[in-house]
Amino acid sequence: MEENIICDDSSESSNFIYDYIKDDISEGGRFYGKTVHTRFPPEPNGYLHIGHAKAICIDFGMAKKFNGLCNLRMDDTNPTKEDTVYVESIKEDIKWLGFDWKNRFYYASDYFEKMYEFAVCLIKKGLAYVCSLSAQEVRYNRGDLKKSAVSPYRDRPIEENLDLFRRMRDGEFQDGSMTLRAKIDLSSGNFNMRDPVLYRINRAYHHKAGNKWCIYPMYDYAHPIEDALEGITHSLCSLEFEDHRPLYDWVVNKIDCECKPRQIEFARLGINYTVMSKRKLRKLVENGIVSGWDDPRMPTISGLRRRGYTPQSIRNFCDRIGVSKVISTVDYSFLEHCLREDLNIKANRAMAVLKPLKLIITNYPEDKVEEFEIENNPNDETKGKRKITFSRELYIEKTDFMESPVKGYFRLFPGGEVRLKSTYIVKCTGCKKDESGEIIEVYAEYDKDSRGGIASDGRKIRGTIHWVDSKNCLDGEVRLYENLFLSPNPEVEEEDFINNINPNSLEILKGCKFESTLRDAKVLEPYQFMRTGYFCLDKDSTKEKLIFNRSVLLKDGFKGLHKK
RNA sequence: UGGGGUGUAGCCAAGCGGUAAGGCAAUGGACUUUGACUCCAUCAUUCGCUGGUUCAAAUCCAGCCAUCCCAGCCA
Repeated sequence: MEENIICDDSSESSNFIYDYIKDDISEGGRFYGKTVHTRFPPEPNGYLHIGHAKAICIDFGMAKKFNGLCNLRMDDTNPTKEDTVYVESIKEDIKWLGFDWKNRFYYASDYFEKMYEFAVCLIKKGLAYVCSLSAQEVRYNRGDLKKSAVSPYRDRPIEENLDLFRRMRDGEFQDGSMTLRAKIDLSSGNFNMRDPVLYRINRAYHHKAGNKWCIYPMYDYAHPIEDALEGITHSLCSLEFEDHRPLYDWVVNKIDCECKPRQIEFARLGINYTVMSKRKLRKLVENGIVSGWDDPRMPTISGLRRRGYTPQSIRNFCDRIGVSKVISTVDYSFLEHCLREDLNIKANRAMAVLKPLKLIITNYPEDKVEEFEIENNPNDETKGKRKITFSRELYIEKTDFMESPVKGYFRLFPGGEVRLKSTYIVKCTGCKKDESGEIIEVYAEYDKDSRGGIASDGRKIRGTIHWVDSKNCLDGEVRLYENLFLSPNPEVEEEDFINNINPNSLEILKGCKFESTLRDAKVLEPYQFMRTGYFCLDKDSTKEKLIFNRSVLLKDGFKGLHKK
């Protein structure tokens, strides 16, 4: 069997789709003896987001679990919305996520000729007719919940239908003047079965097929054919297509194709404090609320990637949220958890001071410089060590000093002792303020006998803080992100969802101090800035000015202070 | 009100007639040269509601309630 997925497949969890497929390939099942074959069929009209990642994990993941195959197919049946730039971004994102469709990359548009032939067959069987009603008239005829009317063209003779349909294709009629409709059931409670449109006339340039066609198949007609032609056994899609299944089955059963795929629907992903609909995401980009589709605050794959999310963390997330038919909204904190879990293993530690405050070790010689070795990952010694310098003047975090400490505070305060990570224990002797009362310098004396951070008399030091050597550090910027929206469910808010933007969703900190080893940081390479969070270098970064994105905060067990 | 779905903890989610898994969040504690990580503990006498069947029901049956989707020549 061909191996079609590069990534791991750790999850053994089963779900209702797994159960259906298992039944289908068991003895007596509709696909007994067949290879499980799925597909991921995006329309190339936008960028992929985390909701698509869920679908990708399900489509490729199910195939993997059954040792089957998964195709990638561009569902490009509506040329007015589609573009090749999306095709490329979709492929890039899926690859980055860790999935491989091998040589099975297809376009729905490659099947247009075949679809046309099937349509001719349907007409010949008396199952489809050319309807000359306008869109408005069709809508009116289709009726409402209670009643509907018949199209006056429903009983057009087969020969006439054949002739008209050929001429539709040949471009003899205006856009919108005619459609090909399936003859099914105008009294059905399911609107999709009330003689659905199969083809419309639309003179639009197609990104792949060019100007070859002026009629295009509708999703409901095209999709089952695409699946059948590719030998798909299980066509997995989201819940809103449940009502379309009878039509899907109708098409599959009326066309002359051996493969009869089964459509199974699952609930799409919702995450709180963000939006997932393409329309809303587009609006954020077009209104300049975010910098682009890959703004680190966006739930797009490219945004998450730039933010510092790893493919593994996203796959883990998708595996763990499960698959069901319950419309649900997953807590954002769960996504964050999956990232931290992965980064805790992968990210090297580094020290960076986001909001610097000068700390002067008054009893440390002015010209002295010492070198210390620090482990890159305390939980994994195979990650090795790095060397950093220590001298008289350092930077520490503003939040690591309090002139009058709050209850439970065990960082620096006058008279208090703290350990400077991996170096010395220091005792605070005071601080200096400017005329406005703001603390500008903190003074301390170091314990000469505590090199490495261990007290020679064995006394316990509760607090350890990070620091950066002022003589040997890098300057730069850090971008902190919060939820894009203030309310938990901006998806349900319509036009005004934009008024709900969190004004603090992006905070830019300038004048940050980084340890010198960060000079070699590479874009997207993850770091844990000790005690502050996980970060990665942004693509906007330059040698002269480093720019780091905060991917996610570290958990903070201290309730006495607001985190920032 | 026609048709199709879905209701198990704050959020996901197992469960498929034998007495409510797991994860996230939260809380308490141990450990700690990251208030991180790790570890340990607590967290649904009850499964939308009401009846019924059964020795036994989240699981089967009936009725009700809530909620989502559908009337594009979008996907």
